[in-house]
Amino acid sequence: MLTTKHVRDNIGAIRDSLKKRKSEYPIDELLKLDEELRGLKTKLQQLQARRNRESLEISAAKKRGEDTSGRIAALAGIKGEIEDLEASIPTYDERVNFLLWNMPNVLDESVKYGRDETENIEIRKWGNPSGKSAGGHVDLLENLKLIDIERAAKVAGARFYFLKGDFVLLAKSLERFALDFLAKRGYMPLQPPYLMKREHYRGVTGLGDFEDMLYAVGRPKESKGEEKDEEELFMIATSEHPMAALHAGEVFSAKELPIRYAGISPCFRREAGTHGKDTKGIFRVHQFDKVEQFIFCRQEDSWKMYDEIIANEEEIFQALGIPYRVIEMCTGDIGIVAAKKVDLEGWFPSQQKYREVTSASNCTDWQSLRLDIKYDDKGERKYAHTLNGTAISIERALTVIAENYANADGTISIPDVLVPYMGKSKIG
RNA sequence: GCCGGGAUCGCCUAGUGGUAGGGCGGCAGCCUGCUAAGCUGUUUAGUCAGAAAUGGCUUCCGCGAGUUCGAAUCUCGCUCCCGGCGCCA
Repeated sequence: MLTTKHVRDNIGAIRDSLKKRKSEYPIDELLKLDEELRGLKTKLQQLQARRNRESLEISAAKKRGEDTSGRIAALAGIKGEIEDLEASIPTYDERVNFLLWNMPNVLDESVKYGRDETENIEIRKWGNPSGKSAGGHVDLLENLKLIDIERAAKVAGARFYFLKGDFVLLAKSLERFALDFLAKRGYMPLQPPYLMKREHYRGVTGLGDFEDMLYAVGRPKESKGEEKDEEELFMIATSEHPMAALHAGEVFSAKELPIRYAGISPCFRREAGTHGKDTKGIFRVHQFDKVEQFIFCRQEDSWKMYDEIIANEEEIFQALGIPYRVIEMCTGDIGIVAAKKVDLEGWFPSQQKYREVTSASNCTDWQSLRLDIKYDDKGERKYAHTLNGTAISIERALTVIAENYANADGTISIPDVLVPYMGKSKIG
């Protein structure tokens, strides 16, 4: 479990990382409250020790048939002191825990400082971006009757879509291609629950995401009288989240690791704070499908796994024949969970720009500390490292494929690797 | 949804108000010439002291309250699992 001991043991690295982020996280408040809290707990424990010792003496005396009423009365006083102390502890505990759970991860040393996404760093490019400025995916797809945005808006509101006809088959072909690709590399296909409890959700992502990213659902509990709380569940924003929680509270043996999963699920996102961005088409939507890589591994292996996940992402886009570049996130765009993060950006001819199509993160022990995911390494309990990375974000991949494979006659060719799944080489 | 049974260390299990015990597995060590066995220790988390080895104390029997000098054990609420009935794509 995540405790302040972890913070005290790593305080140097934590301070350096917060400084680099220019974070306003109140680390000094946390340390001060923690010290006071530990003082109270020490006092409590001393009282408990006395209570336990004297209770035992009472037990022994009773067995000898002695009168113990005097001693029992004396212990009642200690009981009151213990109760008072116990009552004062939760106030501290609550604040300390709030701060702990929302403490940003320690960044990898290689992460560069930057204010926001404009200061991310390009580290690689692949393919030959097309110079031709084809129409955007919206016109292209609507002309072929492959998507229907207007009626989706009627039915569900903005940022929803109907996929139609061959485009549905292309979406399913992409999913199956990605699953097969990962299965060959030892990733177990996994279809998770699409709804998740708060107690696990708060261990996989930062607090801000609850408001900005997640849809919550609830239903009234059966109540016999007065109003009762609603049962609260969150719709998953990515299968990364239930996959991370999958092994919460478990202890692996070191031999079992790494464990690789290929999650497949719809993803639901509120996209709060993105008003006006990418409002057309299916590039940024409230619901999309995604095949996601997730790895639990030993601490010393996580950077090797990080490279593996990124290599998988690149190979998938190379197989699809989509030009891309790899962008390393700067401190201003990385968020609190990851220690290091990259995005793959695919080439969109209509915008003459690279746009995000996948992402990969090494979360080190941020999630496993909060979800209590450990492994036994020669008798020593260690926190596993977790990593996640997109294999294919379906709707975004559909847009970038449509634009790059659009023909002059308005049809769309199918990338060679998908033809066996589609059963045809052209749409339209 | 209803009725019944259950949840104890990584796994299995004993324990009906008075120091949570045993087995298996894991780890460390010892012993032994035979592919393995035996023996000893250790195997929830935290905290205090110490340079450290280590030692003290607290905590842990699904979760949360309550009763009690003292709760795995008694009471109430909740979660999940198993069996049966009902409902159901």
